[in-house]
Amino acid sequence: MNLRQLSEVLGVSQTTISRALNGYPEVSEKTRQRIEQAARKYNYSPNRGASTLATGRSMTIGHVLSEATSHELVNPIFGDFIAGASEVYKANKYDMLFSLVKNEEESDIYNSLLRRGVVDGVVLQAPKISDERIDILEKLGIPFVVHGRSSRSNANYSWVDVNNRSAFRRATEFLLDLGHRKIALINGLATLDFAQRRYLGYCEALESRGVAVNGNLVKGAEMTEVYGYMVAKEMLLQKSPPTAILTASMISAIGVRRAVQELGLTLGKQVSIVTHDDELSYLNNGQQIPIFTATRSSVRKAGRIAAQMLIDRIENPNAPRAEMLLEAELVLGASTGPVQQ
Amino acid sequence: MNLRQLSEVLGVSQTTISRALNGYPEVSEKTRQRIEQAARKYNYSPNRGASTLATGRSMTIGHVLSEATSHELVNPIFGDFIAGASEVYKANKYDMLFSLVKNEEESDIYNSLLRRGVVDGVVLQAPKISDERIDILEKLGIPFVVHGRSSRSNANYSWVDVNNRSAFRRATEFLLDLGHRKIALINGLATLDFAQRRYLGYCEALESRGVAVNGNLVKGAEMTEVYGYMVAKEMLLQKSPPTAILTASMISAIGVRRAVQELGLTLGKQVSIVTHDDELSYLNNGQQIPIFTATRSSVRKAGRIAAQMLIDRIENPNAPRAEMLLEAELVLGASTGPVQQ
DNA sequence: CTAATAATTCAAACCGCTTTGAAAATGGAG
DNA sequence: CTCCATTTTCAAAGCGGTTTGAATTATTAG
Repeated sequence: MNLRQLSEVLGVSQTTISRALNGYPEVSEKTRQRIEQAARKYNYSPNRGASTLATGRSMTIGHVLSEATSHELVNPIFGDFIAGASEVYKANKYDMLFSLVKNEEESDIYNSLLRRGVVDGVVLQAPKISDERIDILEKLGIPFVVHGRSSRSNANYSWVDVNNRSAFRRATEFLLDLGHRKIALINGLATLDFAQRRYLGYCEALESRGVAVNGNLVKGAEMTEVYGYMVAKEMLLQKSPPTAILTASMISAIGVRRAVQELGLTLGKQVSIVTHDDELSYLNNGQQIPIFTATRSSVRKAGRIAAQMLIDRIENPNAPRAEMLLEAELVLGASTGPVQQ
Repeated sequence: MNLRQLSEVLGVSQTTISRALNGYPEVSEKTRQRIEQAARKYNYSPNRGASTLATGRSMTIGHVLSEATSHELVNPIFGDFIAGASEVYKANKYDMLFSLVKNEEESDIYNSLLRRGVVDGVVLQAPKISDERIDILEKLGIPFVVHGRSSRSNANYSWVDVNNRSAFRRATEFLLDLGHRKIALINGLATLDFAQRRYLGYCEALESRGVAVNGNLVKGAEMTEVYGYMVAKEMLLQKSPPTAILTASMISAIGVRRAVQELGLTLGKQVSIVTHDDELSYLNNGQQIPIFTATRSSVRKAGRIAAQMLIDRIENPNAPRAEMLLEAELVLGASTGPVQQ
């Protein structure tokens, strides 16, 4: 059933139907009722291609996820972020388009999505400290929102981010308060902006207490279980091992835990762990007492906020850019304790 | 730059350009070269809405993920499955549309996607033992492929699935060979088809050795870390605890491991674990020696296969339906050992 | 009851591409 | 050189909506 057929059935012009369905005021309430009823009855919905063509709006938002060409890694927080965004899109009648690209194709994909009129806007994830994608999007003039920030970019973009720096400063201070002095940081990839901010927060806390940053205790790489395990094991076998470890995600924290236990050590005793917890739905951080002491911030919530920001931007292009800095909570769990003598 | 403008610049009709770019034979090679060059130069790509309208094909494939209304859970294997599918879509110039829906909205969404001409086909994930979605899709006449199967459906659909039954039969037999008799199964949600098949494989193995299935040692629920932990702990504290545990995913296996260690037991000694391993990119099962003995099958590969099947179906609607049963490997890891006296 | 105004409805243009059926250009044979 | 067959190119008709400007109908005022 298309618009013409429906108009014939109803004996009403296509214009009137379109207006009735899209909520324009030029249609009497009575007529609108009749039309909406008929649309339901005959199972009519406007064809997407046609309305995209007519309005110039695709009612679709693009999420581009890049994976390093060498190791095919899917960002573990991706699913939950997407889920949050998706809720908002649905409520606003947008669809979500997803592209997975190799790093080297990233610049093309935005251009292509925009040029073909496939999306009305784009969400950028996992920005690097200096990220050319932001400049590309800025230049293309496509509405976009960044999940995270890019420290070296001076473009004027909208973003949602967790206050990674203060979260990791607080976490580090917390460990210092417990008497720890050899605190390791097992971070995300060093090129990523959030990893850098966490590192800064970590350094700030240490320095404010006069503890020197030890390069042997700082590592950054992809946030996988195995990586967490390997790095932790290596560090714990050093001649002067850390008594506490900060981790960038629950996934790597689980790897760290494995290393700790394999060495016959106990969490919260010989080794304390504080992790960042994105509140992934399949990795709930325990019940009453969290497994890990953690800096916590829901990535799903971030997804919702990013989506809403982007929609606002699309529908109101002249509005000033928006920023949202989410503070992470520091929740106490079973993985930390005072340093052992 | 649109088609008309490009045709004016080139002094060639729009028809010729369209044909040249879409690889029709009615254009001389020389003209085609010239046109392709100009398209690149002027940064022209055909508008998606327009070509969708003209061809009736959206060149988009839908993935619908449903989450239980009560607990907002994102399937942890989702990301990697999608990543696999995405590779194939890209190679075939399809885009991927993603919808997250509440269970009760599931039937509507397919209807809506199809009616509006938003997608050309759909991939169905995590089918239940008896799944109305399959019947809905069948009735709608939209091309679709199922990741998994639905035992009670007699619809004639295409699918890719892991041989869950034989995988879990082999895993159980392996544990029996090691002398285990009290073998627990911590399964996925009992309504899901794959969980049922795994259960059947488990029962077959036990019964073939004359071991009775003990209802206290079989549980099914969402595959989260916490759930794995809780169930394992409860079972291990029973008066007659299991000496081996089969788990539905790495995520729950990690929870089980936590329970085992918290009780002061050792993996591969007092308790053995065999898990199913989807080869999630962020949860690699260790290096040289896998952490867990596992039935292994890449969900990313399944994504690739499902995507290719669907594209074949879309482009060749009369082709017979396709089926693909992937055999899981049984890989030996560090989490299993002979039963202790 | 008529004229002026407001509220509805309509016909037609347009969005940008694909594709058909016809026309023009090219090449080969006689 | 002409005629016919083959290539190549073209103009125009959709595809299914939205939106503009005009026409119609209903309402109110005088």
